Amino acid sequence: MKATIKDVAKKAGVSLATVSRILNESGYFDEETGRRVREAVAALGYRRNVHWTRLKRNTSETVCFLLGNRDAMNSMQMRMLVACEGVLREKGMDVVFTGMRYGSEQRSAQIARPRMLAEDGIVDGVVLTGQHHANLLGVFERMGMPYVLAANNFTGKPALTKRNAVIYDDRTACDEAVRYLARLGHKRVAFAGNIAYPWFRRRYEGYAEAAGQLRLTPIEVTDDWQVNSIEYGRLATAQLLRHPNGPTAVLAANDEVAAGVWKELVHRGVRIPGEISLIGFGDREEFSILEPSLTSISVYPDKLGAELARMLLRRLADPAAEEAAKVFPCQLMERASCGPAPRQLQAVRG
Amino acid sequence: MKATIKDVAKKAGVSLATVSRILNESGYFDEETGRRVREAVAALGYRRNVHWTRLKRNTSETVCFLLGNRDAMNSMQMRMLVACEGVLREKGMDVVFTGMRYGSEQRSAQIARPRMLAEDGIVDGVVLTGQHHANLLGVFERMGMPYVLAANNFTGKPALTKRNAVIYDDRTACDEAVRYLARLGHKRVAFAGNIAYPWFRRRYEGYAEAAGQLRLTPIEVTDDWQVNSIEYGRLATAQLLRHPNGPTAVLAANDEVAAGVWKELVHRGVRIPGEISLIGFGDREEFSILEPSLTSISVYPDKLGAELARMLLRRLADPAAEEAAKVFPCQLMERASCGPAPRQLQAVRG
DNA sequence: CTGAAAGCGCTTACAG
DNA sequence: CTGAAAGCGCTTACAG
Repeated sequence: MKATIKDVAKKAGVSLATVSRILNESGYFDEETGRRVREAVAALGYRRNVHWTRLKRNTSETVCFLLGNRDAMNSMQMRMLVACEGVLREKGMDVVFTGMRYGSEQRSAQIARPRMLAEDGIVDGVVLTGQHHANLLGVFERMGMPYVLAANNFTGKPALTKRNAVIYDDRTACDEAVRYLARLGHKRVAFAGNIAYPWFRRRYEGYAEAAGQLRLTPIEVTDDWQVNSIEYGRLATAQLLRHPNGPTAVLAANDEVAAGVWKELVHRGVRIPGEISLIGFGDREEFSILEPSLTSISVYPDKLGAELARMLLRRLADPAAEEAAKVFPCQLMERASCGPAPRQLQAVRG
Repeated sequence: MKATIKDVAKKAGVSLATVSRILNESGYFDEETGRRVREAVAALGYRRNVHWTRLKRNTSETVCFLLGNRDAMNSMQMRMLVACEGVLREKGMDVVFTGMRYGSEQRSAQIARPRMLAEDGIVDGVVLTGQHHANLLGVFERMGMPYVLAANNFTGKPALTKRNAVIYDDRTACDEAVRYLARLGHKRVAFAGNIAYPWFRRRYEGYAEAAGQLRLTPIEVTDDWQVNSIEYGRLATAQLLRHPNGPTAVLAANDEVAAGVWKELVHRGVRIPGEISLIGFGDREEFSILEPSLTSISVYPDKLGAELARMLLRRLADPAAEEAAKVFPCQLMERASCGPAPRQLQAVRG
């Protein structure tokens, strides 16, 4: 079976204590004894038992990447996971992935958690991604589990996203996207997205602010339809095109909504960007297949993921030290789906 | 700090052994003593130290989901991961995710592995997904690490995929896809995909076999161009359209190639499926945004992932018992990108 | 410089 | 039915 320190001691003809000292390079020892012990270690293929280390140090050297209330990980979350893993692996830590669903109204004590988050010691800390609610934060506070939050899709009070969190500034990014469209000559700029979601509302606010300041004609579809984002984009587009004085550009709340808008425009033979320019949000790779290529807003998931890992590492080193949230800027990725505003009023379609 | 069994014993006024027996329900004990102990446990919030259990049982109750030689997980792999996790969680096991890159020509001993796969005891077994080579299997054999292989993107000898593996029958699926196109009246059916990849070659063979038996006119683009799959699809399409007697249907080696084909066709104004029908492979969600919706071949990643987990569980229970590979059928998902073959010969475009 | 012994948190024969 | 003791794999004062 697996060699233990005892086997090494016997083989090298020394005591357990000596082997331990030599392997840990703690205290004095004879170089000759050292050589003998290391030979025995090599011969037996001995390695310190991981569980023992973890038991002693009371850590698992493992961090949980928790995807909340989502069916699948999208490429943005995937990139965050990979970036997290990269940073943590350098410190010898592993990342375990798990998904979890819960309602925002459940009392903290009643939230059913995966075992790794219910039991003590399986993971040292948690990275919260996907969609989360305030009640889960309470669970972690109470059990003394350090966590760090990717806060953009958080539904609780904004105050809770001010510490131990990473957030990208979607509001400003949408403001800037509208200014970009205005520079291209667009006067009638639409927004499409269900603002019942706080994150879509923030993007809407950025849009509305810029549109107001630039005295553009805002045209909005922000209803709370119970459909998926792609379908939302289609329905929104149908409605926008019914408008007597329709938009020449659309800012979609995310890339999926943009894909729906795109589908409907293509379906109706509306040219992009000839007749309508389109901007998405998220810059997710999945949508790189759209033709023309979609102008979108990147949130730099690699940076977010790496910072999340570093922030958690700092909390693990000193659990008391809470940290202010880090805000990351986004970046408009200009591609082919935006162009100059068409000169003359176009015929209404629909 | 955290309560230990000692604290419980003191609080309940009994010995360690008694507490242990009662908590494990092993041996006889007085019901009254049992109540006192359980009260103490509740009062102190005592829970058995996970690391101790793992040390004793010499397991980690953790399985590694290893994505080989890929930058990101696609939705197929994601679904496999989630399905794996579901099955394993029921057994109280966790899934840790990691990515890893290595060359097929490296000697087993020289492959650099993440710590969780280099050290003993961190994970109990490995699920291999993504793209893998034979040399890594050797590493796991040598260290006695049970593994299970999602074998479709394996580059080594096919014999190595005959045990402890799960594989979907892409060959037959492509054969059937061609027959489906033939039933729609297509006589000139093309295949697009780089057959330097063994998995694309298998799909090509299925295509070629059916085309031969049905006496269709095969038109193939199988060159080893060093470009990504989407670009491959575009280039292949450009070439197919240059053909004096071009295809009326295209079977793409995977959904990404199909997306490239689709892009190029749309770009050139070729109607799908009016002029050319198109079939992808993989049925990945990312491509559901294509318009018209893409007919594709589903590989049922949920089933694959669950079976992978179950197979690994069986190996963990009895490491000696190697199992024959499980072959899963695929399923053609008929959607809007295929239609009847156009009646008359169409003008050559390009 | 090295070993015997106690200890970490828990279980399990073995006495009583 | 219950407790004292040995043991898991390892480290760390404490003697020598």
